[in-house]
Amino acid sequence: MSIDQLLRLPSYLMLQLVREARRIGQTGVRGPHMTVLAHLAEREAVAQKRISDSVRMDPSDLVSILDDLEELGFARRRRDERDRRRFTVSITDDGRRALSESLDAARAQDDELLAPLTPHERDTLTTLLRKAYLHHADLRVD
Amino acid sequence: MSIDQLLRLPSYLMLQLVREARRIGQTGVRGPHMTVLAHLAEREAVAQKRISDSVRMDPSDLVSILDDLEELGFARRRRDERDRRRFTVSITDDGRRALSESLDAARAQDDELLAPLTPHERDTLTTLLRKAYLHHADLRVD
DNA sequence: CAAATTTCAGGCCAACTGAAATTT
DNA sequence: CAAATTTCAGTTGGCCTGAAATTT
Repeated sequence: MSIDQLLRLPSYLMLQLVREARRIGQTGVRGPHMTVLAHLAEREAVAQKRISDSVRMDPSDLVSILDDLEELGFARRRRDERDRRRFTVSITDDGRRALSESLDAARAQDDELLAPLTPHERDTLTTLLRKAYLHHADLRVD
Repeated sequence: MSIDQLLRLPSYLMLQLVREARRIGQTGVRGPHMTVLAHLAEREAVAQKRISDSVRMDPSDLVSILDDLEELGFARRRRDERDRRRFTVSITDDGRRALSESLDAARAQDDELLAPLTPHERDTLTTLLRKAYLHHADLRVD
């Protein structure tokens, strides 16, 4: 009964559910883009290094994501004149709108994904996931 | 507080935790390989199509995974003589050992990932994940 | 003949490494 | 000079499409 052992592994179950979620819905703005937008939405003129640290993304990968967001008009890069090694990134109004729509889409997607759970179970699940996640996230700058 | 909205999305939290898990440990036999082995461990001489259906993997991707498993001596392909379109796949003794080690490693990895949760919370989380996953999995052959 | 099974060629995206260019 | 920041080039693995080859 090895399959049953797989189904006792939280990481296996989470991976499968994430795959399921991907199938359910294609959010307009995809994963990392939405994450970056959400972080931009809370800060003014952030350095890229700061972003890649908080969202735990490789700085080199952030480059192309910001290229995308700029091309879509969702973010803006400006050279930091106090330290010219840096660019500071800001979200635009269009970016805020796109983020808000993405979040709506993601919530709808999660409703479908977790349809088999009662609202109370869903809350419990979210709380536990959040607790586990925050423990690891809090070990870094955020 | 857009980040807070992200942290209320189960799928977002699961994705981040899965990424965290990947960082924690490099299991000897990786993701899909372990999944396939687990399915092989429960059946004799399975057709590839059957495997790719149950583990929800593209048949074309299964090819290279089985190539790997054969090269490692963990699985064997034989032409099905009753229907020569098919190959039947079987797990080897070495494959069973590798699977068992992988499961151990995965459990250790999950212990670390979910260290911030109490044993009871961990059980609750697993049960809820399992319930959500099975609902989607049961919609197909398994 | 059409349908099923396996395979191959090629695409995209996410994650990573290593190194360049610029500035402090 | 060394270190920090951004960028570029290239690799890998997971997921997908489309089409080939073989067999039913």
